Amino acid sequence: MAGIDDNVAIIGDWVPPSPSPRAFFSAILGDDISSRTIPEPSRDIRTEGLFLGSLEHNTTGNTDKKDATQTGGAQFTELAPFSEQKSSSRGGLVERMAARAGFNAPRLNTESIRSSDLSLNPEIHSPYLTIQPGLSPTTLLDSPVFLSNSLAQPSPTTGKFSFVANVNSKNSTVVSEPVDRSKDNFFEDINASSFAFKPVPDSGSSFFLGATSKQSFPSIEVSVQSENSLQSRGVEPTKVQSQNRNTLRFPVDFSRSVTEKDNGGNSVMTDRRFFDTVGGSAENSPPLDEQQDEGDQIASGDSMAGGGCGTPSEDGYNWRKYGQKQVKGSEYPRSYYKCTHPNCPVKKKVERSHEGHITEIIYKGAHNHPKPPPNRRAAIGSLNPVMDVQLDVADQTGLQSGTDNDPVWASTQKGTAAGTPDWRHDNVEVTSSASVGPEFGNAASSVQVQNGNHFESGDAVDASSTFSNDEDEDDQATHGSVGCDGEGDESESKRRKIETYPTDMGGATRAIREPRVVVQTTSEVDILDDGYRWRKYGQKVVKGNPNPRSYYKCTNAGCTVRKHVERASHDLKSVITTYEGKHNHDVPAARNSSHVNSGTSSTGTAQAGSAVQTHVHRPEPSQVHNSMSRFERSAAYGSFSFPGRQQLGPTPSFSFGMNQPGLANLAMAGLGPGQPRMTVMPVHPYLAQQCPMNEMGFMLPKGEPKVEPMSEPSLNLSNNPSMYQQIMSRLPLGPQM
DNA sequence: AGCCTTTGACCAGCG
DNA sequence: TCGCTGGTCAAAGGC
Repeated sequence: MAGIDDNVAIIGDWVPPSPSPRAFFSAILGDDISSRTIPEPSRDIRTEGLFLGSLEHNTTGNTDKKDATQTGGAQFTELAPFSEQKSSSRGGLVERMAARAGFNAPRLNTESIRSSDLSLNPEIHSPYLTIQPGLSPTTLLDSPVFLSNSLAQPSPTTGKFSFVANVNSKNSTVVSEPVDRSKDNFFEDINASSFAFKPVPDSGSSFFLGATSKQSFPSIEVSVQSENSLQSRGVEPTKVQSQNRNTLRFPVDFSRSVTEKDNGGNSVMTDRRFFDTVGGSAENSPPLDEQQDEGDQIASGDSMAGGGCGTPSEDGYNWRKYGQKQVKGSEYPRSYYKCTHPNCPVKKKVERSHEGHITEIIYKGAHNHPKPPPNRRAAIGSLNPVMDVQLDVADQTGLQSGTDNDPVWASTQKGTAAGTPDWRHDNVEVTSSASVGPEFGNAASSVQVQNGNHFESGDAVDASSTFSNDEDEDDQATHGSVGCDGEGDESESKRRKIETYPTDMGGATRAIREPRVVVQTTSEVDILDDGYRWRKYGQKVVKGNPNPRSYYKCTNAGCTVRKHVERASHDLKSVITTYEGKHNHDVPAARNSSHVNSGTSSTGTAQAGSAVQTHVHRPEPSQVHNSMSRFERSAAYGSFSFPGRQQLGPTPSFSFGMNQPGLANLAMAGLGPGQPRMTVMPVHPYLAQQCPMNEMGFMLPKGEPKVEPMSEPSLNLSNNPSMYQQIMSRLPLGPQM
């Protein structure tokens, strides 16, 4: 309810869509608006209620099951109080919200919008566009009509559509309101926050995109029944259990939902289309990050359910399946996924029926990064950290997680209304239904509450970074981590900003790459045994080298580092290892335990414990001091170590801390007399891409001062931190590193 | 070129 | 110590 105020404020932010999107919606809504621009009361309310309508539908769907066909007067009746409330609450709450969120949303005279203006002025169709659950905004985004506009204007498709503030306010409301309210408001909020196309009054219960829309989006058709069905079938918020503080659990049974729909007399085909649409859109279109943020989980499930594609990437994140198991007690096999993001420790378990329907999704961990930008919308995509911000809101409001009735959970419920867990609650395991609902509201809330500047700046990267930072902080708090991740993200955050510098990067739009370091050794060095644990995820024979190249990822959770190793074609004794990514953790304890006593012990300053190695983060321009300070501190304390193999055996090895801004965190072990020659070549990730490898397999960055290879065989780095520093001193510490 | 999935094997925790 | 179980690894092949 209070959200109305925010909506009002949001309306103020609404920019009349350009003719293109207008035409789009006009086409979509077709008769609904274009041919029915009658200033009838119900129409006005509908217009305003495009956003409220969902709430209404929820109400009907969850309470008295009012016939969805009551789109006219019934809606008006229900909406009227909102209008009144809006009027009455307008002002105070807005200011309070603005003050709390630090976001000064311009107030708007809603009277000019909600009444005749919307109906009479085709320029201003209601900003409260509600995409019914399952209607992937991505689809809209894919519309050539919307694409350009969405990039600049606040719109649901861009994630800039700030009507979400409503959700935000609702979140706040939830906080203050009795928990029992959550049951009904759960979906209410979902819908209220949802971005949906205007329902057709006389279509009964059907939300649709109209014939025109069907032409453009043949697969898009969502019925209100579908929504209601989905809502009703969902696990009630009150049933949500905080099972533990490690995972988010999302039992999903789409087949069931379909069945219920069928039983409900609703068109199974519609449901089918609903799921197919979601999945298909998600499958065919890059996730609309923020917009799908909440719904993407569902989308994922839907996608899998509908298409059985088994690619749980529709939630906006990229996952790698690393295992599948038939778990006892589970009817269906369980698949294990890891988020492929370098820094992300998130995993999820997906149980899928034989038909491909998701029966359960269990999330574990928290994403410490925004969703990867969709291929087609690299810049916009970064607006996704919606739920992270949303949790920020929760934090700001003092929400705490842990109980079923916990406001945070309620908020999370909202956030997860679409099935997306709030990753920030890394320690929360909750069970929710795979309810379907766009998360726009959340996105909006995040925008407003978190910092409108993020979006206003249009710098999605920065926004993402900021979010990541926030999340990291939160993550650290929940995990009690020492800050590696957080710092890493912070570093990355800054790095991203840095990398957008056209001078250095040759283009702000260039893809973000981790710094790359090429290392060559000339011996049978077991380069894999560099102190860290690697998981081989691929092997390939690359062009120009008959020797297969093995691809490895650091197995440490949250570690970004990847490397590929191959023998030099010209010298089988030369092992060329290319590291890419930043290293945010210590050498695994097993190895640490040994080198702690060796490499660091010689310094006499080794800290007790296994975690003596401190990787220094990439000394980004804005961070060089800190990083170097850390490095210096580490060196002084002997805290950076050389994962020496000498304790483990004669085989020399060396390792890199991949936080290496200029290899600042380089950790080298076992390189002593007679040790394999090693060449370290820091290469800017971008340059690395551009520069061909020379015959030696080194990456020769153009325009960068060539770093003399550290090939002195006499160097005994294992026990000489200063040597490490020497190496570091030779390495360029450019902004790119 | 890089990443993914598949799938049997392996590992660790627990009773 | 053994078996069970959930979770993960990793080789191979595919996209």
